[in-house]
Amino acid sequence: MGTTALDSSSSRSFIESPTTFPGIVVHHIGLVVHPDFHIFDLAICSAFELANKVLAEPFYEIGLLSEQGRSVQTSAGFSIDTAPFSHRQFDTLIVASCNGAEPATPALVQFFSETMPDNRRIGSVLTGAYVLAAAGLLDGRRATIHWYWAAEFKRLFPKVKVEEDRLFINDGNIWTSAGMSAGIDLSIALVEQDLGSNVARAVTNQLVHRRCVGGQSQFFAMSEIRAKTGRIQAVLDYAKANLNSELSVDDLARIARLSRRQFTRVFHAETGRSPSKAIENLRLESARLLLEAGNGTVDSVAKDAGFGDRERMRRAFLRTLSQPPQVIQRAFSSWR
DNA sequence: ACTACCTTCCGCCATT
DNA sequence: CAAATGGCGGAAGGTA
Repeated sequence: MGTTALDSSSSRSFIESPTTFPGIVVHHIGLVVHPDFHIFDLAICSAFELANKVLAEPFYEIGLLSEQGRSVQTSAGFSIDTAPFSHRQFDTLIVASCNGAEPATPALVQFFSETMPDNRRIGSVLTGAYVLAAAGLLDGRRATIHWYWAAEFKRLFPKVKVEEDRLFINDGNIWTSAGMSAGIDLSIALVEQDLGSNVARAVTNQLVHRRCVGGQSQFFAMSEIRAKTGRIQAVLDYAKANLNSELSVDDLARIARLSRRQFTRVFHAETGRSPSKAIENLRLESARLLLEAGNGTVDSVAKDAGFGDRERMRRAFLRTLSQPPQVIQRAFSSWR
């Protein structure tokens, strides 16, 4: 496979001379990066690369773009070659995120507001959403972003319907994703839209396999959240140790020795989400790990993770991950 | 799909 | 006075 994100010579060539192969139309994917962009975002290229492998055809071509079109420094310190913005048509443009503050430079914003009609799809990873929002592309649309930036994002862009508990959201031809690893889920969803669920599943299997070998959790870092004060941390610790019990807001408030009102207020301030959403995320994380480990049936996992019954767990999975539990179970059982 | 019921969230304001 | 806290109640959303 000659076309990877790191291969700048090929990304340059596809921009200058569109490629065609007999019988297929090549889909050009542009990953828009900026100085100090988060290097993990390069991983989303893998979904497209693996889709090509599954098809045994160069269905996607991937290129890195930037404002200067030169070498751009990554969050990891080293630099990587990119091509300059161009107004040729892309199938899909995706804005990378960066470490912290918003990456929305005037040139980037202008590029997106001008090229918007030319692209079939536009996406963002994490804080890349700032660029789309600043270009007005998200006005009136549903979008997601990591909870850490959600409050500021909502204040800056009140017209955007932010749903912060989703891994990724698709509204029309705009796709936003909530975290770095959620960018991978996003890219798999894009592949699924183009090539169907069979190809997407094959891609997922390979990605998941690699990630497990690398020892990374592919999940939401809810279980890693540290509250700022002891009493909220105590609640998180208690919840993690007692996921299979009720855990109503009143229960949790009692553990924190606060009134229900003050508890929800402080909890939200320290963790960025409401108590019931946080509990749901912990349960999802736990359920997903159990399913991945092949540790029981969907029924028993639902019980162990505290969902009560499998129907409730299924709804929670669909709400937050856009996938039913069975998909995860199947994806992992195929190579176990 | 519809409904009746329940829980949670959160702005507002009073109290400590 | 400022900051933390608690109660109320409507809206939203989840459950059965």
